Amino acid sequence: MDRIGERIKRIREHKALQLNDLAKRVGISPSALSQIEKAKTYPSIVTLKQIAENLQTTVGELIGENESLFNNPVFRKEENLFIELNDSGTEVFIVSQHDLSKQMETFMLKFHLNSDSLNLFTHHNGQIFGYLLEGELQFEIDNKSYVVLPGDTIYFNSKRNFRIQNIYSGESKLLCTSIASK
Amino acid sequence: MDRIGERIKRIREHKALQLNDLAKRVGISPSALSQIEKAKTYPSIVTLKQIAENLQTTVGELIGENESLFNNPVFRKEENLFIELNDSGTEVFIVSQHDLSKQMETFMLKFHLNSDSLNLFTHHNGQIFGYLLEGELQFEIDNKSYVVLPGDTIYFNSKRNFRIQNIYSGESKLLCTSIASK
DNA sequence: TAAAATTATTAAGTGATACTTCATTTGTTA
DNA sequence: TAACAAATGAAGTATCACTTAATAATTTTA
Repeated sequence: MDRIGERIKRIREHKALQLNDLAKRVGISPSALSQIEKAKTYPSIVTLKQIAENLQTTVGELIGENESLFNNPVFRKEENLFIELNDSGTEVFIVSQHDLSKQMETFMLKFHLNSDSLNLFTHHNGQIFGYLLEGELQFEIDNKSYVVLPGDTIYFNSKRNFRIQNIYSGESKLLCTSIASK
Repeated sequence: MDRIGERIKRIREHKALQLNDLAKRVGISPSALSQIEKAKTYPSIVTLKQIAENLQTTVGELIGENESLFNNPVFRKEENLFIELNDSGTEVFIVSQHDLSKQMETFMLKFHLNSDSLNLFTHHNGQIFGYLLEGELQFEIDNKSYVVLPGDTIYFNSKRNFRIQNIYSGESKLLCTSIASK
């Protein structure tokens, strides 16, 4: 968090942008930008967004959220990254960084009580493997129905028509790995 | 940007967390959090970071930077996402979202003047294809040297020892696609 | 090398606004 | 209906992001 300014300066200089120019584009005084780069103050969120856009990067990058992306092979349970909240109340968590070195994508699906997911994975073309950690799920794939219990696994093509219902009296957790196909 | 509060509330409620609880954990008054959720104010960056951590998500997510991740097939040139600034001054840009539906990862490498990249891709195990858009690069792969000119392509295994030097009197741009191997 | 010009930093002050306090409302349960 | 819990609103405060203006550092020009 205290290295925001450092990153801004590094990228700005690498782009051969002067402090004045960037400040003008962002809409603050050069002095203000200098203070931000020197970590005398934090920018407001609005300002930080402007800076990110003008440096063709993201707020997340400037804050340092992707820092470990290329370094850390270990990904702690507590670091699980919430990325999506589906319409039907399904949460998607990344359980290991989807960095350039990973062939498979790994994520955790949390189905809340009475969750009924119709449109999960419609964007995905490939294969998915799931291992049920908690709860009880009913899969409907091509009009056949399968009840999956903790410890069970399921392996299917993501392009098939399917539906997942949480038929457990609580939360169900499905650990998934996926690979896209040609 | 004006939907930060909305996202916070949505995730908080889905986690069955009360406003009071979250506020306490974050270290602000319930009222303050309410105002943030109702978009009466923006949180400070420090507060937003706290909120993100307590909701097991990221600032980027709350700001909505990943919004189009699963939706948009088109990725504009202007949207190119700066993700890394290598030690040797090589910039890495994402040129299409690395979302769950993409089998290949695509990125742009920008080599600045006199850039000499020794450790690029050491993290990557798989294959890389490159098409040189601008400039002139010298690849050294397994002690053999190849000069690549605009329009040329290069295809190699990422685990090999190699080195890329920008031997052009300006910036060189290499468009890359990659796939990880088993 | 000095002088000029450009760029970056610092100091001091101000204004916006993130946050607090406290009262009010809304919702829930008995 | 009361009684409680949870969320929201109003008003005021204090922090701190930002401005202005002067200074310092760096680069350019002659």
